[in-house]
Amino acid sequence: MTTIQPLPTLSEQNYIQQLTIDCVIFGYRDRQLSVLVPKLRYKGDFWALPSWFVFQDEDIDEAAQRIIRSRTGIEENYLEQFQVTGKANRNGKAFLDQLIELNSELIGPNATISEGEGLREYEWFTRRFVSIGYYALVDMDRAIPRKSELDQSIEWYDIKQLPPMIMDHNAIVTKALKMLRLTLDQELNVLNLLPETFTMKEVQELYETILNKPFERGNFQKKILSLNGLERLEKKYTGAANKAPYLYRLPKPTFCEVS
Amino acid sequence: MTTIQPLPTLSEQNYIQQLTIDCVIFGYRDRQLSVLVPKLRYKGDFWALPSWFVFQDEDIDEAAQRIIRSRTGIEENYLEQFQVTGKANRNGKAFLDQLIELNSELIGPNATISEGEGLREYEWFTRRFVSIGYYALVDMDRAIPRKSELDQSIEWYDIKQLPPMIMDHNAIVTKALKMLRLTLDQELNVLNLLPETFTMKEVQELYETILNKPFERGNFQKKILSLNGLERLEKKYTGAANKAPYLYRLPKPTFCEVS
DNA sequence: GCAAAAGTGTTCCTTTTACACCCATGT
DNA sequence: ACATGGGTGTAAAAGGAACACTTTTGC
Repeated sequence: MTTIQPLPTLSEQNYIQQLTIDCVIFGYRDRQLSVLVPKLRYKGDFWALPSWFVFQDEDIDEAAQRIIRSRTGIEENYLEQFQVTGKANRNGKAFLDQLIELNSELIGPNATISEGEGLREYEWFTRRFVSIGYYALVDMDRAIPRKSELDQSIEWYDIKQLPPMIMDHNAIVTKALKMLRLTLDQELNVLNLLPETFTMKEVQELYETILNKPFERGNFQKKILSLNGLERLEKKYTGAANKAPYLYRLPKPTFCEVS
Repeated sequence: MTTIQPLPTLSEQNYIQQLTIDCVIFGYRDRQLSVLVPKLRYKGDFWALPSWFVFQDEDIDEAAQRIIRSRTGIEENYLEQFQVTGKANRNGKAFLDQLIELNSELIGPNATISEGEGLREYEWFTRRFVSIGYYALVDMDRAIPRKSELDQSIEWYDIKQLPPMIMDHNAIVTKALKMLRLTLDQELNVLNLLPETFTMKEVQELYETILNKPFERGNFQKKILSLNGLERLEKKYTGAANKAPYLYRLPKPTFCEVS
């Protein structure tokens, strides 16, 4: 069993204070939309969205990219900024107090939190935070979930069965899903959730999963193709006793736009 | 002629640092969409969107409401958060250096900026800023433009003839207009730009102005009424030699939603 | 009555939906 | 050949655009 290490030093102020980036990392496989959620390694069941501060010399888009990269191992991810929450009473105090109460070894002679640098960090963490929400669409086959040093585990959770997360993180996921749905009609960005090549059937299943409603096969194919956003490749021979479907791919990977 | 006063003391840190709210206040009259833009009272032509910091105990929506209230005199405004810009190199240094160069009286024995408290404020203002953009839709008849103590003037400018503003403020207006256009199809929120009661023709002219394209009269009326968001009142007799149009109004004023 | 503008109705066309048909594939 | 599933075509339905008709108002 590993010993619990102190929290990283934050009060150095190489970060923008009171501003966090919270990331909803979406993945998809077999008609199931998932979110990558780490569980903190402290006692008590604390789940929290991948989240961190923004370096002073870093664009906010870059910061989101960095956070998502560190958890998935994927260098460049498709991501989208979707909301800012900034209620005055939005802080990590309730969560941190509960964490400390359940983890008494954090207090005492080798305390991280009770004195000196630790106190300053406690103050840093319990101030009111403004949070910029980003969601990412990643290929679950390429993503290799990585724990941070604060995590006990990190796992894909079906979006319909998410664990209870700290603060307002469950609500953030709900809003992210809502915004993802809003953009589905016009853009093919959502295909970043699929492997590089895919069949039209897989696209349809993805859409049906996200919007939670069925589509008519023929019409769906025509609608997607009419967007002229897909490249048709060779056929995919699966060995099944039926006509082989074409494979498609997005011509170029699309990443976060600078607005 | 008034003497130039020192900038308000900001370094007290009763505000969230490095985070600003920038507001695009839209007004409308006679087929013209306008934005309320103050001009700073320093030498040199500096225009800047109404903008300020967020108090530590204040929701970001409230902060936007406060900024817009202080410039329009209207207590509750319809507003919408539309983007966050957070490039690492986004700061007010270029602007502030230019302002100081043109306003030498700010430097010297009674300097605001060159020493003591002033230096700290200079540092405060020239750090990198993350900006949350809000746009407001106000009734130009009710709004009474109010200068802040930093302003020489504040005026409505036709959105097609905006003055050059500091930093990226012109780009922020462009994005605000883009987002406003996106929401037009589904919602009637844009009617907050009109007086409390209005005719269908005025609604149509408003839509045509914002989207910069004509609509067919009959179809437009049917489309707007089909949204079931308007209350039909008595007729409006103008004295003109034609049928009197109905007056309409939004049933309840709608303000910024808490998301 | 007449001109002007508002409210509503009618027709036509485009888009969407539902369904059918044919084709490829492996047993 | 046949069952299975993919690609495309076609007809019906719905929605939107263009236009016409009628009503109201003041001169």
